[in-house]
Amino acid sequence: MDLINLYFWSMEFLKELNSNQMDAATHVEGPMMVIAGAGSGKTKVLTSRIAFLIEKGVDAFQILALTFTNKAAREMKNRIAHVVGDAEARNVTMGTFHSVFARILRHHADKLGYPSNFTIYDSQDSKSLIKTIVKEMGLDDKIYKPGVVLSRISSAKNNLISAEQYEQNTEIVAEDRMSAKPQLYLIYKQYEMRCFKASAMDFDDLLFKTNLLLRDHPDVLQYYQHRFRFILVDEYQDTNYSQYLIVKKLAAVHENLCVVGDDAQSIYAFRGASIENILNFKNDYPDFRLFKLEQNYRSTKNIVDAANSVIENNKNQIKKTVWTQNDTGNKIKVMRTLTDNEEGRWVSNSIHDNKHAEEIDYSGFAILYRTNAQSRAFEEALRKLNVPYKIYGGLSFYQRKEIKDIIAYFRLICNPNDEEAFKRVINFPKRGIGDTTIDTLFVASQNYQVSVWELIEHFNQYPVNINSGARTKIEQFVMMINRYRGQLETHGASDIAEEITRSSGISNLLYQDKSPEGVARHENIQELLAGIKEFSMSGEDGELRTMSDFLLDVALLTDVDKDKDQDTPKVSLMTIHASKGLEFPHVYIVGLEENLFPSQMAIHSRADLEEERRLFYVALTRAEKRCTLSYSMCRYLYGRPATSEPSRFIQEIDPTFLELEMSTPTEKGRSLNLSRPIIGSIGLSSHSNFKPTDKVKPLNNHLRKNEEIKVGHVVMHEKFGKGKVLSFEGGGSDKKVKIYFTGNGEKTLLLKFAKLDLVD
DNA sequence: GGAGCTTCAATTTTT
DNA sequence: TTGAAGCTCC
Repeated sequence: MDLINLYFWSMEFLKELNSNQMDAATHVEGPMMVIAGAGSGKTKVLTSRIAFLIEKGVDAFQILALTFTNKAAREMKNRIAHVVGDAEARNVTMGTFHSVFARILRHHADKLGYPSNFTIYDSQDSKSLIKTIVKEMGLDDKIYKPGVVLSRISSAKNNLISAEQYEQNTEIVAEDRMSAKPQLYLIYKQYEMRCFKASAMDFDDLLFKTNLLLRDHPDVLQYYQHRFRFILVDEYQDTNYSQYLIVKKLAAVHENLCVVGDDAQSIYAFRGASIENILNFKNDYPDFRLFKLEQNYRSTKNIVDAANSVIENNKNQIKKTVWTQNDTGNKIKVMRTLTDNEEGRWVSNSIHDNKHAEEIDYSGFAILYRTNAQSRAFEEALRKLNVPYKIYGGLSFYQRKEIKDIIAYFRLICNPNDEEAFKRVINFPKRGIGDTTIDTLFVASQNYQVSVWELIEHFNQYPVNINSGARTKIEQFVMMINRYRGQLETHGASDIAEEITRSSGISNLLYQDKSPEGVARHENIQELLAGIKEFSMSGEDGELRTMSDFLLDVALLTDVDKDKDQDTPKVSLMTIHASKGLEFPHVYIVGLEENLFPSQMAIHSRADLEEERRLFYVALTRAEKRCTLSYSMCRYLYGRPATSEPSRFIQEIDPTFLELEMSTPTEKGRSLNLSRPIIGSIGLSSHSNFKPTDKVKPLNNHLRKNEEIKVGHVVMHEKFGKGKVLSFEGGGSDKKVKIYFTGNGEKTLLLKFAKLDLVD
């Protein structure tokens, strides 16, 4: 025992672990599960364990670590590199399920009848294809909405139900008939066929087809079973059946499987993730070792206890007690505002104030919301205060039209069968090949049972009724693409990218557009080209990486993973989903209103509601020092104002951890009687004098807010009305402000007494 | 074939 | 409010 201890202690990195973490990190052989509460050092354990294995002599090539995001993978790799060195760390196979298996699929694509440079369709491509199919089948696209159809197909694939099995599954078909979509199985079939014909896989295929590969090719399965002697899975609660089965198969020989997760943080059930994977672990591996990490190192006592009090409301959960030794800290502040815009201003002001009061930089703040659409009010308010911010998610860089257009060229030259890429570029930039012509081409390609590319590349073999003008233009297009294709062998990705941008006319097109958007688009393209350059030179041993390497990377990259421009500290704005795994000293959880959070879609079933609650739990546990909740009584929806009620989740927090504040002028400074139910005191009952159309911006602390007022701002004064700020005089407590009031003329006011409100 | 206009629907989360 | 889709006119 002493010897073993001595051995462990020779590894510096293990000294940072507490005894539970240590036990988990140094457990070597056999299946194990780590149930890790929020902020309990889960990543630390995972990385320590990998480092430990390597230090102990396990070949890094034999370790497979699967994460949920690219960012998590990168972070872990860095941490491991820190301990065992860069060279060794690089040999660990580490990445998201999608990226790791996309690479493996590329290796063995021929076994599935795919070329190795198959395209990965993103959800936009998938939806676009479904739309085409629905149209071709003459179905009503109001009933067969692409998004709905796709999610149906997606969940089938995640449960390993092929198009044929789907058709034969009476239960599923009955469901579709009930929802007035009896033809769905046909769409699925056709969708599969079209993807295959286009040499394309969608996101779910990457996992689905990996399962097929491992199922139908024992040699491949065996190879990877022996190759990956140690398998680690992060965020196990978010894995779906398809992922579960891949892991189970790969781990079947050595059973050195380590899964780490927290059922309380499962927030992707809507996408097919099943907590059952955690609950069933003991059935698959009866002799598994269970480790529980319950000590939270991240948050204050108040935050941990508040989060615990919320999650207790869920019936379906694994019992555990998350606790902390950290300070009690501040109570969780709850803020009510009248409108969503006011919510934005209040939160922004609060961030601004706290930043100066606590002397921490803006990167210590995060605003978390349920839906991306909520970001606008905060963006506007932050911009007004000159507070730097960064929005994560939303429309990512790679989803911008101009970027997708260029990437479509790359895709098409790597894989000319890629139908979706073809549709994007055949007439972009405009080259006079219109919709009528394109439709004709697609119909013909269906008739001849060939891809559109095959059809137009060998026009003389497939008679098509197209006028000679269009025909010439198409032939020119084919020649151009083929010219690029010829360069694939001889040129690096970055050279080709530049050539395409220039000679296709895209660069010129955007360059001529001098509008701010046009300039931004042009800059985006430049950034993309720079990115490709960097990418193509980042290969190992100085080897140039190819265009299709780049495409694989890009297809699986999301904005959350992209961390550039870190020089200026910025407030982070993101959805709660995107915030998972992150932590911030100050967290603002906003829009805590019924029908928004919990979402309207989720309030009808217990399972959905519990997922929303877990989502709230995730949000709360992102906070280290301070957590602030806010909700608004009126919010613009579809451009119209609508009233809203405070979220039930606020009530679910034990009120001893809460501090309530509201910004309504009538109730300013009023402290809440906590002995009364919260809804009774801040909810709709006190809401009688509220008019949804009120566009006022009441502020309860003018002394503080006045600091935000700048020259040029339009302000509202109680007595003098609306006015424009002309200048400031003096400083400190005697600071004066000169304002021109409409109707009342110029006035000089002592700032500390003036009750001024900013007006939009 | 394409530009510009009107109409209409849509907002949950993402690899 | 925004964006896509459909329609009209050149």
